[in-house]
Amino acid sequence: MRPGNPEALAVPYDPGRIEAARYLFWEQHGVFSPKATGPEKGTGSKAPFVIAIPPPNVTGSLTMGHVLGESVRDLIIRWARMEGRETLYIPGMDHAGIATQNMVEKKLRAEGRTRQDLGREAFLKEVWDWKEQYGGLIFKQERRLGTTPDWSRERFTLDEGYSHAVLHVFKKLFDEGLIYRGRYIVNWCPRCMTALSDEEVDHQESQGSLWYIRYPLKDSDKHIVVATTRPETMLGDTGVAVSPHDTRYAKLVGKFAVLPLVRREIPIVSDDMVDPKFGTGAVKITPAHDPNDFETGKRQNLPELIVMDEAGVMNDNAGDFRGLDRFEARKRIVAALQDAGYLEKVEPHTNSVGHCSRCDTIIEPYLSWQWFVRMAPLAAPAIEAARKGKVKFFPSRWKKVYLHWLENIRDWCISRQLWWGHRIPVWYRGDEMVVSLESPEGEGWRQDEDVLDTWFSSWLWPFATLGWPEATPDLARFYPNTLMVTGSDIIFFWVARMIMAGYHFTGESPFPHVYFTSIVRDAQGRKMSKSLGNSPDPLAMMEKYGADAVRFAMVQTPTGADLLFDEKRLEMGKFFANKMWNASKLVLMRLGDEDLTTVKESQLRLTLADRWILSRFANASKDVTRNLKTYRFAESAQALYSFAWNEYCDWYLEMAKPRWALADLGDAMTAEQRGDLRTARWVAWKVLDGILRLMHPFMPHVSEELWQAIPHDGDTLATAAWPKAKKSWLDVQSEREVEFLQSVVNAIRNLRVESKIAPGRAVPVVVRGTDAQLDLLERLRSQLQPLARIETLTLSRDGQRPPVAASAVVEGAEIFLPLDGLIDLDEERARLSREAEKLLNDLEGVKKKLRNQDFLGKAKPEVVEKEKARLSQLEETLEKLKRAQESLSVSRD
RNA sequence: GGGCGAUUAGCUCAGUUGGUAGAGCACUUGCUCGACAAGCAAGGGGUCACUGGUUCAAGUCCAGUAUCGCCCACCA
Repeated sequence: MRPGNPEALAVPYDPGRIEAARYLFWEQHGVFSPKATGPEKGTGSKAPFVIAIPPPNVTGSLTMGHVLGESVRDLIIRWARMEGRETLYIPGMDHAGIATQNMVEKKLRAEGRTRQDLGREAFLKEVWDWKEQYGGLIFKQERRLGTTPDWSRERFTLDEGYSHAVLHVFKKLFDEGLIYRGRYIVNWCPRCMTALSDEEVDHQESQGSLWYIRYPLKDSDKHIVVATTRPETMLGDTGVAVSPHDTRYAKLVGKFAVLPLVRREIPIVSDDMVDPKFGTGAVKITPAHDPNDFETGKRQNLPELIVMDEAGVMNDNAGDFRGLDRFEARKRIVAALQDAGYLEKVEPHTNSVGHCSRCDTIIEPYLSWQWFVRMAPLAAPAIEAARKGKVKFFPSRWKKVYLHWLENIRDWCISRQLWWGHRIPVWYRGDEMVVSLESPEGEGWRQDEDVLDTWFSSWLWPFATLGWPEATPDLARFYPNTLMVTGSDIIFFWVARMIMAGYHFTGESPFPHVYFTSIVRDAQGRKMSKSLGNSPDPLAMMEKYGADAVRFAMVQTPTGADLLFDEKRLEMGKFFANKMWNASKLVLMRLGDEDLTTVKESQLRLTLADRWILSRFANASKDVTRNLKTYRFAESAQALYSFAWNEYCDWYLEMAKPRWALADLGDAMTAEQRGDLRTARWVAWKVLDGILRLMHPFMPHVSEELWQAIPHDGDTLATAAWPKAKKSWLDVQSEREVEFLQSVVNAIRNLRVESKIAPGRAVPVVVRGTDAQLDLLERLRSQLQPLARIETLTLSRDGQRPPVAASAVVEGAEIFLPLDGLIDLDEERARLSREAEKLLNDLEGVKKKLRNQDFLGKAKPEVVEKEKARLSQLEETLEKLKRAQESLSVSRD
């Protein structure tokens, strides 16, 4: 046992002062790395507990969103550690292909250079340098939060071993026929100049136009009118389609139209893709610039004519419009059509337009050679896993979202026209193509220029971080992980794909549970974004309130909805920490120098107050733990907070003070008094110790600091045992009795204030009640008096009611403050009337219920009993209030 | 066009099996009584969005409406 250290708490609570030092302290004690304590694998309560961080972008810096996720992950990891589990929190970063490349290119641009100037190799060196210099800033910031990842196991999606896993997976899927190369329309960002997956496109509603354009018919003075939202692509039209069921156009099928402006003849075809009710029922077909048209073109054997380059600039096929940006081209083409009389009309039209999720540029459907993963076979086991509950989501409604996506999954475009990333392990020589992790033997092989989608590496995260595909000890011990905590915004990007990869490559789900955190928004409900500047700086928040306060506030988020961040929330945690700081200081001052760890419970002289707080503590620790188990963090924190503050601090510490004061007697203490003192010390210490343990996962720094200051066993609270609710401490009787005491004290306090008695003035109190009540109050006399500032407490079974007194009724017991001359009789009468009126209201409600035969017959018996008891309680109270009123009237006369 | 979520005190949010509405902040009043003014004590404040249904009983279950938000969808 280590003695307490009162000096440590002599100064006011200052989070900034203690937090940094505590982090180093934990590192010195090696609490971050897993310690083998139980079986190697399995899901038992002693199996290793493993969480992998959702790897932040190497370019990233800490946002409130990260803070939320990290607070939750570390909360659970710390709790599991205290439960005696071997814990591993795996840190790491994502190379974040597009985001990082954009950032470095931006820096180059500022220096007047481009990546093309440098060439691939030199550019990559720039990025690596940049990564060395600025990358990982987020982890420097994160340490401030006090999280406990095992830094020695930090991984990067582009490190050597991880890269090997990625390329290995590419080859394996290729060999299995699940990866293929094809020429299709993909989502293309003309600014990033790369293909994107469907998930990397954000659709936004926008107010556009629907242009109706006349296409003259060949050898005729008639025309067919097509409607389009994208007139600039008409230069690439290679057909016009109508519905086979549309009689209006039936005789035109097989004929030709002449494309305005370029005078190219294109066939009119019939195709089921056309909805006769939309627009004019005739659709221009641009196979190279629209995914629908691409399919139609294939069916109808129409040529694919590309009129735009990869930067969204019109190319040679665009004739006079060559060299124009796509939007400028749109304006010019519309104007030209209008001038030549081809434009019939323009209607306003809202449609949703795809934007690059990285740079917000409007996506261009672009025909190109790309690599794809065939997803349906991978999705099947992931679907089954969720259906059978092998993967559970919290909140559970995400299951539906997940299943809907997987059941309608489309192939995944994984090639990116970038340099920063895993280069596709495919080699070409003439018509030959080899998929290989090594450069093939012989001359003239050229490697595919593209790299893989970043998510094609992160979907392996739960096992590739542990050394897969090698059969490493870590993999054997820590896979599958125990829990995934992440934002619901990446459920498709990442979570679903990890589960698919888990099943395909390891034969099992990478984790049994997924907990989705809220999305953090600003007070007006807007998403946090750099451009809006509405994201609070987490470091500034931690500076101002302390990391503990930030953690405490962030984990108490709604689990269903988004979190509207309000800085005010942070105060609660800071105030709570401060409260516990001062409470600990008080307890520590009164503990004396006795070694409390050797005290046996059987030697104690437990009073009612002691039994009560121990019982309440047992209940509280049960609540805190149960709510952690079900990921109800707000409830868990709340249970801790209200127990510690409203029960331990507000009541127990006050009730213990009289016994602590026995210490002043010194040698004059009797043996019994000595026992009372020791008991009051032990209980206060024991419960405080328990509170600090429960507090630790939420507020690690301050709890550790306080725990170190009070007498304790062991090196660090971080590895101290989690409190178990002791059955022997549960004591319903004591809880009921103290509740009565509290009601009496509250009633007296209320009377004091209502009667405008000076706070410092002690008052006489008379209580009339049952033997049991009076007996109880007699036992609690020494605690009751200071709590309610009582001068003399008279307990009387049949005694006279004081003639002039303020009075209240608590559970049938009458409480009087006999203050002749001090209280205003009129006020007191008015107060009693108001009180009685309230009761009468309640009484009516109860009576009505009890007159209802259906209620008496159908409600559960215990509910009926409760109502009946309440009725008599109310009647009795009312009766006594009336008597009090009467006696006041009498005394006046 | 589908799906999901939200709607409870002035603000941010709890409210686990249906059974007398809660917290923090804000507000009112009073407190330098040796832990704590980042505090203590006592208070005020809610027709639980609306309508209907189930039930003895609905913030809680069901249906619909409204408003806000999110996600998905090949809406020329």
